[in-house]
Amino acid sequence: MSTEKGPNFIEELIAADVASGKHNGRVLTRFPPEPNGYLHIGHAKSICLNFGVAKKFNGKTNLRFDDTNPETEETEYVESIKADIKWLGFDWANEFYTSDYFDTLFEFAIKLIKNGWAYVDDSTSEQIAEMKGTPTEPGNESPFRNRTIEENISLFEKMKNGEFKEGEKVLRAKIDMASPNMHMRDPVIYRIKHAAHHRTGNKWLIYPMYDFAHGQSDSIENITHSICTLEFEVHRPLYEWLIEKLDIFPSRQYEFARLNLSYTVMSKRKLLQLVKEKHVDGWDDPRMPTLSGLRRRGYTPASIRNFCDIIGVAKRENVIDAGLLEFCVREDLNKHALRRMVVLNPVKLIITDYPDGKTETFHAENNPEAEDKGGYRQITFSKEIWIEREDFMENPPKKFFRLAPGQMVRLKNAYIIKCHSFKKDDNGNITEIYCSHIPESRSGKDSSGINVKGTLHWVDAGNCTSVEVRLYDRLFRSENPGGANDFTNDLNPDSCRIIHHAMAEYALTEAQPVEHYQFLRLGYFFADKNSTAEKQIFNRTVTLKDTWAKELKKKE
RNA sequence: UGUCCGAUGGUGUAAUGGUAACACUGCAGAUUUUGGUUCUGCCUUUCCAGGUUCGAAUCCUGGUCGGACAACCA
Repeated sequence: MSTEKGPNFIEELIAADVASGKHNGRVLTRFPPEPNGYLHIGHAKSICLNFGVAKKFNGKTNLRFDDTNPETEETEYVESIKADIKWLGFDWANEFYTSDYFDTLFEFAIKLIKNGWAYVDDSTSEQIAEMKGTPTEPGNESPFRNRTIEENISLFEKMKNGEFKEGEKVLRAKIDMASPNMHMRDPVIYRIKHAAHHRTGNKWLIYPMYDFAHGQSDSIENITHSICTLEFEVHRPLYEWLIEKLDIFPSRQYEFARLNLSYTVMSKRKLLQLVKEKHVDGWDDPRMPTLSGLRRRGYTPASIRNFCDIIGVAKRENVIDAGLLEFCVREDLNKHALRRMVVLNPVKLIITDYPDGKTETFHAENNPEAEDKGGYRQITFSKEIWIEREDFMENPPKKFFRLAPGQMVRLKNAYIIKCHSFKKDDNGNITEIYCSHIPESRSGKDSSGINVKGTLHWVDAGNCTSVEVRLYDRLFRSENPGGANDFTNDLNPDSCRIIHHAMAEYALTEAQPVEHYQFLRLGYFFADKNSTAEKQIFNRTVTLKDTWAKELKKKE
């Protein structure tokens, strides 16, 4: 249910540009991931924004891999990124790579040198850092700053031809070492890297820096609105300086605040660490905030798009409550998930007044929210059933609307039953519960006139299947994992609980891997990628809202 | 002790000089063969101080607080 929302500030800016006839009203955005990691929910915000505004103004969006650092970038990441964007539901107009522009970028650098706006510096990176000054003190000019144009061109060509070692020389823009903006203090724009690139192989021995690649690529593609996150705000003067000096298409950069989510980490460095140190089972572990993890967990593209819509776009730092993402997926799944009954922690319940060997078949709706109830499935009922252990209490507290000696409950889609006794083993564990049933209370034909407060899910012991269920919880137990300390200290030790043998109604044996299920009263579940017909595995996407659990917590 | 950016309920986001609202959360209730869903109601908001104005969340000035920036990363 995406309620109509007013335009965000980016959309307002674009609307003004379109109205004024800028670029003849043309709108072209781009999504520029670096292929050095998997996409996460924070990228989803950017994807929805970039593709969303373009669509809104009849424009298009390019996908451009920002691959200027061959040491960290891999084709595996390119493929995963493309798959994730498609899964989210977006199509790009063109698939480009910054590396497509290496020749042009090289020419741009030559042009800068020829106009006296760039020079080759022999200083070490330490020396350059030292000469840079600090945010409060101006920097010092490099002794190599005033080489002749001819010398600079010759040196830069030699850098390109591999005549220098890595780190021996860099190309710097010649701007202003006293600028209050650190990025204007003669930024490095090309560095030597004798590394193989995932696309250009060994063709290049020098690679442009982000600042000399990103804006220029935007310009080459005639991007009208280059939307990025706040930390690039201080780069904007350089972005514009380069466009002006190079006299190329004037793309403009706009910044918005990145997404932060409570109870998770979002930086690629930290996510990579979780994978490498095996705190999780890969980038697509269902507890990861990556799009592939969320997908495996059972999140739907629609729920993520809706989430991105709801959180809005602004310039102030924000932390979104993880509960909002859960709300969004529940809202979507409630409408679409097929209902099934599964008992996670079973205890045997025997209907003592039900004939031995008798079996009845009931029809159960697949989805009460659907107009046609999503069709119906068959479930069987007999003398012995499994119910959830937590649904029975020997000495129940007030307002416990479940089973207890002398108490009545409805078995979903079946009869009302009344508990009259139970059996315990030597350790005091309940092993069997004995009930009688009200024959007139059969679901759909209830003439008993009895009203009960509680309804339990159950599974016919004689006709069920065993499945594995993985109960996922938040990966971190603190709202802001780590704070200033090591974030891995805040990992939630109970973030994955595996139930090896849950009892599921027979209909679940026909589960389709693409279907989302609601296990009644438990939550939403989705078949894991490793699930097979022989061994079905279901991941819990999210629990149902549980006001009873909340009630119990309050009493603690 | 620099430059830039920001500040609206618990969390987000609107209101674009004219009654501060929407969503989530929380609380209370109704309905319910899922303690789910749905529905109803309630709680809670303009960082501070001046100024302009008939009127300021909005404009101005000065503070305060928070964030970004000193990679041959992006």
